[in-house]
Formats: sequence, C-alpha cells, structure tokens
Amino acid sequence: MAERKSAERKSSDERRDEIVRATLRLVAAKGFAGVTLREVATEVGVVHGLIRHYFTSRDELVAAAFDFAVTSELASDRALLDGLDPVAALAGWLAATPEDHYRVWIDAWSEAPRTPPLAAALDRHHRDCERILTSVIERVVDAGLGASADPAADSRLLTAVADGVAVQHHAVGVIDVDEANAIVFAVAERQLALEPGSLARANPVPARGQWAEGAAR
Amino acid sequence: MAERKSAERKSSDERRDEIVRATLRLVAAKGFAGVTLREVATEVGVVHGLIRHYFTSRDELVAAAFDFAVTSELASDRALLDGLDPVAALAGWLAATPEDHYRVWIDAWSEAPRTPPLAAALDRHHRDCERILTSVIERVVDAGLGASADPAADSRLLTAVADGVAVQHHAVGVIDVDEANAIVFAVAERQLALEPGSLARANPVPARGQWAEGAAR
DNA sequence: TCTCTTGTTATCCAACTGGACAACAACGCT
DNA sequence: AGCGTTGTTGTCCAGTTGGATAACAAGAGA
Repeated sequence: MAERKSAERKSSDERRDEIVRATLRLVAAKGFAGVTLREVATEVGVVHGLIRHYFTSRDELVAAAFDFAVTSELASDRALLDGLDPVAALAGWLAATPEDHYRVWIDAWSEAPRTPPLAAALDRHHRDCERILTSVIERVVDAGLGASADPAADSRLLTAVADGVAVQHHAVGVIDVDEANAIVFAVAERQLALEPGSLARANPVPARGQWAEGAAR
Repeated sequence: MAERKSAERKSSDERRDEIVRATLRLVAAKGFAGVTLREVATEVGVVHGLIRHYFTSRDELVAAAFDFAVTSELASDRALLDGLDPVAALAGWLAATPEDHYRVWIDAWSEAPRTPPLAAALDRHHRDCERILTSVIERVVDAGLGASADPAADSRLLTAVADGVAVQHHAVGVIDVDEANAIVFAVAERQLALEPGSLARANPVPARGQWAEGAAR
C-alpha cells in the first residue's frame, strides 16, 4: 500500500534542462554562492542526490547555469536585433535589461575571480557582448546614420557605460529605468554623432527573452 | 606547567578594529558570503568565540567591515584630493582603484539586494562618492579649466563610466589598468571640455589608503 | 520474457557552520 | 588586598552542506 511517490520520469536532456533553469532562477535570487543542491532539487521537485546524476559537482552546475543564462539571452537578443533598423537595434541593445538578467551578471563579476570556470565563461560572454555591439555600431555607420572612428573601441566604451549605469539602477537603486536609459543614450548619441533624442525615439518595446518564468522564492 | 597560551590582551577598540580589518581582508578575498567567523578568528589569531564578544551576529560583522572599508577609503581619498589642483584631483579620483577596493564594491553590488543593511550602506556611500566627484568637477569649472552644465549629472555619468570600466578591468579582466584609465579619461575630457590628454598628464601617483596590509590567504 | 541500462529515491557521512555558555585570567578601582 | 569588570578560551550543540552509495523502478532492446 505504501505507494512509492516518484517524480515523473523524464529524458536525460529534459531533466538536465529543468535543473539548469531551476538553478538559474535560484542564482538570480540568492547569488552563485547562495544556491545549495538541496534547494535546487526542491525547486525541481526531486531529491538532491539526483542532481549529482547530472552534474558531478556544484561548481559545474552553477557554471552550466551561467552559461545557459547568457547563451539563451544573447541568442534571443541577436534574433530581436536582426529584425530592427540600425538605430533601433542600437537603442534596443543599450536599453536597460530586466532585473534578473543583470543580477546574474553582477553576481558573476563578483564570483568570477574565485571560480575559474565562471571566469572563463564570463570572459567569453563579455567578448560576445562587445562583438554584438560592435556589429550594431558598424550597421549604424554603414547606413550613414552615425560615425565611429573605431567601432570596437566605442563598443567597449558603451559597454562600460551600460554596465555602470545598470549597477546604479539595479544594484544601488539610485536611478530608475528612464534615467538609466537617458544616460546611456546621451553618451551613445554623442559618441557616435547621432541626432540627440534619436535613440529614445527608436527604443523598441523591451521584449527580451525570459528564462526565469515563475519566481524563485 | 601547562601554561595557558593566550593572545595578547588588548583594549576593546583595538581588538574590534583588528577584527574588522581582518574581516575586510577576507571579504576582499572570498566575498561577503564566503567569510566565516572561524576564518576571521584564525586570521586575527584568536578563538572564534571571541568574535561574538564584539559582534552579536555575523551579519553585523560584515556590515561593519563594509562600512569601515568605504569610510576609511573615502576619508583618505578626500585628504589626498584636497592637496591637488583641480585637474589632478579629477584625474586622481577617476584613475583605477586598487583591486582589493573594487572587489569589495563589486561584492557589495552583488549582495546588497539580499542584505538590507548592506543596501543601506551601499546607497549612502555611493551617494558620497557622487558628491565628492561633483565637488571636484565644480572645482575644475570654477578654476575655468573645464565646463559642465550640470555637475551632478556629469558626476553620475562619470561614476557609471568609472564603475563599468572597473568591472572590465578587475572582474572580467579584458582590459589593463592603462586602457581603463584611457577610457575614463577620454570620456571625462570630452564631457567636461578639457584639453585631450590633460587628465593623463595630471594623473598623480596612485597612493590611496590601504586597509589590506598583508594578503589574506 | 528476460536482461541491461538508466532515471530516481532514500540514507548515510564527514565536514563545517553560527551560536551559546561556563570557566578562566588580566586589569582597574576602591 | 579584595573585588568587580571584561577580554579570552575551550567546548558543546543543533543545523546544514556537498558528496557517496545501495536499492529500487521504469523503460528499451533482444
């Protein structure tokens, strides 16, 4: 009569994906250092021993979570940007990112110096971001809508501004989303010789991908 | 014959200070979430029970450590800046900060959303930093060496750039200290209508206060 | 149907955590 | 000298952690 209550049996890939997403949700809520295997297991609805069936160590799990976060984020961003005209794409890329996304980035900055695999992933994805922005800048220049003597350098500069503003907005909380966008747009317009106000006008509705459906407690 | 080996008996203030500094060193090395009372005690050379004699909880300890870090850092910065001419002060403030210092800031950004007292301290100190930079900008303007329509807004902007560049330098590691300074200086010179290169020339030797003598393991 | 693989559970473990407490020792005060 | 205060130690505790492992269960392929 003591019926064994098992979680639904799933394929390896499905379960693995489920675990990674749950980990990511918890990382966004509690930071890389704050997630425990037991919490992840509870979130998924399985026993904590099962996690080890998919990831040989905790570090491997959180590294996979960060990798998944950025990979899926950048994939959906690329798809979104491709469908926009150059200036709108620039505005869309520079506009403030959802809270959850940036929390993960900020946590990664904090943990990377202590976690080599995370540092490697961070380095790689940061360069990806700079490259994407560089190509967007090149599209703007090629369309004759702006100027840039060194798109890669301008990309690096604007990435720094966007990150710094995101810190003020998401972590410190001294500015709201409109102020954040205003600052980044102003710097970008001046740096790339765009018409003042053009980025704010072109800014598309923020519809970036969500990996964090359902709030982690 | 079993001689009791005690740590040197110290005054309350002395010991408290010693504990806070040790905590800060460990926070810089392992993050706010990574420090344990036992490690702090070992670092100081006492038993972990003694920590509780000075701080009623772990949270109170790390909050005190962050507060001490920023308070002493800003105090020594203020003293340094006051002795410099306006442009040199601006360059000194914007120039890259020692690794340990920024590690603590980045960790605070990461932890603040989860730790209310840390969030309060972060908000306060962030505003302090913006205020200091604002007054430096005003000194530059008053001396007729540069222009700023809104010193507070420019301070906010340059703070964002400095933070974003610091992330790229200290956390991600994609740029070195010279590149970091070059980016921040270039933005500041353009934003404040300074002569290009003037900040690099005026940049004083980095001699900011050190609270982290002796490396934490 | 039998077997082999693999997703899953239930425990166990050694290590470590923050906190509590009683005993001790050094010092200041009277 | 006696005494109270307090800096300091050693030890205990209940809880949590990441990891290991054996048993179980649900399929797949022969």
